[in-house]
Amino acid sequence: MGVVPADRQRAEVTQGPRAGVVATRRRGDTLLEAIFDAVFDQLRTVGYANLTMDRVAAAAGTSKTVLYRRWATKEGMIADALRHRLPSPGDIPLTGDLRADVHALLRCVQASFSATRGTAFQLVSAEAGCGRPAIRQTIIDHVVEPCVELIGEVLRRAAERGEIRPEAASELVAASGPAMLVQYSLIREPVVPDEFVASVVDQIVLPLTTRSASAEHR
Amino acid sequence: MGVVPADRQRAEVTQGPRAGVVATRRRGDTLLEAIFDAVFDQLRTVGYANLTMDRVAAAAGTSKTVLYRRWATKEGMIADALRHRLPSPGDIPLTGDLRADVHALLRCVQASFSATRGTAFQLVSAEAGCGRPAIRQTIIDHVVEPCVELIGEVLRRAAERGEIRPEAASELVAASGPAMLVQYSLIREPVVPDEFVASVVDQIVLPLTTRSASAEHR
DNA sequence: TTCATAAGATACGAATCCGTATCCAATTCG
DNA sequence: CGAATTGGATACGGATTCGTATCTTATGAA
Repeated sequence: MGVVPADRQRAEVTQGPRAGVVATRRRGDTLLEAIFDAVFDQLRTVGYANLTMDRVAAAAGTSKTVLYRRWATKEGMIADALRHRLPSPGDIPLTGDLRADVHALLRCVQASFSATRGTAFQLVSAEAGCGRPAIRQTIIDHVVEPCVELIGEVLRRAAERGEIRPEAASELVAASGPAMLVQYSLIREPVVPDEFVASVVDQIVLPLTTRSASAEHR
Repeated sequence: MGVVPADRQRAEVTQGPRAGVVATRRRGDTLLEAIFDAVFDQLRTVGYANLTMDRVAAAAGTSKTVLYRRWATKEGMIADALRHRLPSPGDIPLTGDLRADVHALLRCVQASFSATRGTAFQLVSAEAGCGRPAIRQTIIDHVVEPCVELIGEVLRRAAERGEIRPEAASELVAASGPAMLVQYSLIREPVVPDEFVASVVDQIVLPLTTRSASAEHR
């Protein structure tokens, strides 16, 4: 369990009147970034179960005092790290092109994996038994449900335009893309490759929107 | 964190020559079942991160010595509990009826949730950073991959019979059903309802076997 | 330059957990 | 019935983590 302090991150060459002097301390956002980096690094290397305030402090090259000044609990700190790093589905520009929009939203789900070093869905069930699952809610509220809802909206508009069958504008179909990515991230590799995202769009989500070729299975 | 010892489980009325005498100790499989019950109960109530040998022993109404006689680690104990409780996809009789077989296999995935009190996929990422992820491999090897493979097999046979388009006999399509159930278990409720399984079969997997993305979306 | 603020270092007591050792005794089987 | 096996109880030392307190000092702004 090698904890590598981020010594190199602390020696910054400053600008301004004391230009050239190597700063020894970080402040504000710079420090926050280092702490969040350490959080995801620890999640990646030791997992949620073994992540401790002690270890995050060491990995960030700071002291526990600094962490406790900001957060009362490990869970609060992780939830903040997630809020800071997770992409915002609502920021995705939607164009009205069904394939492009579905693809863009799935890439947002994909981005939630890479932004958190592949640990996002590792954390969804981490807080079992916890009365207020802040981490779990952050992930679900911030990424999963908005993406499923936005995909649903994209499907509804496509149905209104007559591009897809009306029944395809369902929550099940909207959830199918994210479901494939979640499973891939959990079972295969934490970070989902671009090609997989594209094939989920083309071989799962879009086919579900087209009309039935036959009813022979019933 | 109320740990309720299973006192009631220990007073068994014995059969045989000492019939009627209330036994105070459990042995063999009876004891194992109690331990495994305690494991899943603890996973459900405090999560993997907070599950300890001390607590499992207390919840099972036994001593740590009994646990350490059988398992060197918490992970080994959990992996054994899973092997004992998880369903075996290979045991599912396949009939050649596409819908029935896909449904049966998805119900097997569903059973893995209920058999473990909804904790199966909570554990998939529990061992991040661990060199030999016994728990994760148990779940993936025991349920997920066999089910995806068997669904793939069912699809291939259906394609051979000319019931579905050949391109639908793909791993992506085979994985879509389990993906929907995994996501539901993680995001919604740990245990998947029957109706959801049925709608995944009818509204996701089966439609994927007959449809493809049409050219108009490009 | 001065001062307020926040970073960083360190120490500390309490609690928990782990893994082991030892012992007693319930249970089962020959 | 007696012996072997296994269940259960308990104690213990060591390690780790938590959360807090205290102090020094680097940093940035006025």
